[in-house]
Amino acid sequence: MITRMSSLFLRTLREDPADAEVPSHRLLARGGYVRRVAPGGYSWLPLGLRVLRNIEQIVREEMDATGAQEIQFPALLPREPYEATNRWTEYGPNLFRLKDRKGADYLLGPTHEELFALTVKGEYSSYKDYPVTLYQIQTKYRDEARPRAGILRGREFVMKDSYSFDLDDEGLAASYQRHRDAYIRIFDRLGLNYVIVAATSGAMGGSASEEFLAVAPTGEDTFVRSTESGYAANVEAVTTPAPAEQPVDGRPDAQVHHTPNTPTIESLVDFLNGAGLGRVFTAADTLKNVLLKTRQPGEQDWTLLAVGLPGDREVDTKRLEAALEPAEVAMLEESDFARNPFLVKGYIGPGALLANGVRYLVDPRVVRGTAWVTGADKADHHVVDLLCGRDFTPDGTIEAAEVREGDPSPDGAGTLVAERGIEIGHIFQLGRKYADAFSLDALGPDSKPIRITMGSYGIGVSRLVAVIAEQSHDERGLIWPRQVAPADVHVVIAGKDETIVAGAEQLAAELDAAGLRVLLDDRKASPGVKFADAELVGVPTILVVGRGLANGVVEVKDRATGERVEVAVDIAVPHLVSLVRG
RNA sequence: CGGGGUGUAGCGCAGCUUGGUAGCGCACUCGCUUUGGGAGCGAGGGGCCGCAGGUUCAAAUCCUGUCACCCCGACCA
Repeated sequence: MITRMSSLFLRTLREDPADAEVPSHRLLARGGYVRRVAPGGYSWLPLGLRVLRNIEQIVREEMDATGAQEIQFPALLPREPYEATNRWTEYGPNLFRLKDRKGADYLLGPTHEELFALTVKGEYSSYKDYPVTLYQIQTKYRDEARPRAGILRGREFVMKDSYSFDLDDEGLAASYQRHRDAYIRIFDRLGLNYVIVAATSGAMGGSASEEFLAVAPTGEDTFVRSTESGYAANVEAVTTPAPAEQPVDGRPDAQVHHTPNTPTIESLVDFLNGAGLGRVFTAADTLKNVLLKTRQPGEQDWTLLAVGLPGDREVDTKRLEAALEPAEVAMLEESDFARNPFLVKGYIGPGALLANGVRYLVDPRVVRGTAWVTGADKADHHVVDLLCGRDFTPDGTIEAAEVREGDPSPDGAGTLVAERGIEIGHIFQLGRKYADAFSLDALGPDSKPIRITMGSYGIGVSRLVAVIAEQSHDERGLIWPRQVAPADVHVVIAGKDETIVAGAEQLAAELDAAGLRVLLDDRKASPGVKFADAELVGVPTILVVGRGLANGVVEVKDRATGERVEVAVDIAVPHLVSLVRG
């Protein structure tokens, strides 16, 4: 196919749109791929739609290859199925809700577990029908609190979501693995730099879940990876290796010290080091006890919870909440302290907590035999050499402390470094939550019902357009991988001379005949404009037909490397075909 | 939801302090010249200055209110 730029619906912008910050947003807007219509809503112009469709096609091919079958649901959905799973309310403000003229409730689908489960229930009833996997590539709607970064986080986006239906856990595990393998093939074909990280299993509890994160400094998700092994994980999922336990016998007794004017960990450490105790203390020797309250879903009352962690670490709210999910977590207010006078603010120690029945969870670094400086439950007093396992025994451990670069990797190899990523895929062993909600059963060989178990697997298809742009661009513009590029060859007519125009037209026709997709810049613009636009648009191979034609040569330029080679006109077509097919 | 910022031509911006004819660059139209790195000259078209009140002889500009959008954070695939 030949696409003529003289008639292509395309206008490139010389300047960045004022609202575009991240590279993908800037370049996709400047290159005429997308246009903003509303916060978090973008139009796909011809070039952008081609890239989107190319990505869709790769996803579709690999999904089909796993045996999954494509279907499509409406985006506009009735309330009832979501009422049955409680998600009409549970999904919260992120759900787009609307009413029809009769006042009936509808929603715009944010994800489609309910519909898939109901559809399978409607069609299948025998164990002989299973397993089955269905998927769709469809527009999803989420009323994001803050859409941002162009099409990286929109309120309307294209997602591939698939769902596996199996008779037993082994089947689910196999379906999960099939998806995992397919996702690896998809993201490899797209040429992405990505990692697979362990995700927190969340409210579903215990089921396997992994995220595919494209590595990009503009990413919203922080993950850590080991400097030496292949270990990578979401910050929420990082486990802290526990140090070896130490003997308790023969250790110095705990001693209470008067420590005036030591409201912070820093001032406490300074005070201790000036107190002539014969050794040097650091913040890591102190045990900071943070008071929280938690509330289980559906309950009215809050329960106190104390978290003890080394004084040199802050609480990481995300990790804390992930560790306590599905319970709500909140900091204590003044009134809570007033109600519990045994809590001496700033001097809380394990003693008062345990004596008053407050659940006390500690960082995994707090193991038997470790000695700590901590609050003495009395204003202006701290206790030194409080020994875990001798002087206090916590109720358990919790992953609530911040993870820092340089921390040891949980797999024992190397240390951790933090990086940013963009979530491009998520695979999840859902289990029976939705099957239970709709009584999705198959009749087994013994005529007894078997409750179906499900997996759900998503890929952010439209987001991938932006992710590829994030990972593949330079200061001049986009650089598409061949597999998704809007064309195979961008032919620039550099000159108005009739023989040049005719020669370029001829080459374009031959390339088209050879089965390549050609973008032909036949506009009456100056060569400089055309070169700049070609680099902005980012087709991987640029063919310049210009003054060299008089000597029988044209110029083939590689967009990614900038390398230019002169090629004889008569072998230009086979040369380009081998480049593109190669 | 907290913090910061911005609304003036399709896009990017100045003008606002100190009220008085709405401007610049890009893009667009026409003519001539130009054609290997975002051309030159000339002539044009395009505006509810976010919206609503108020002050004033007079408001893009001052006052009040309101709406929208963007960025950072919180939250969220």
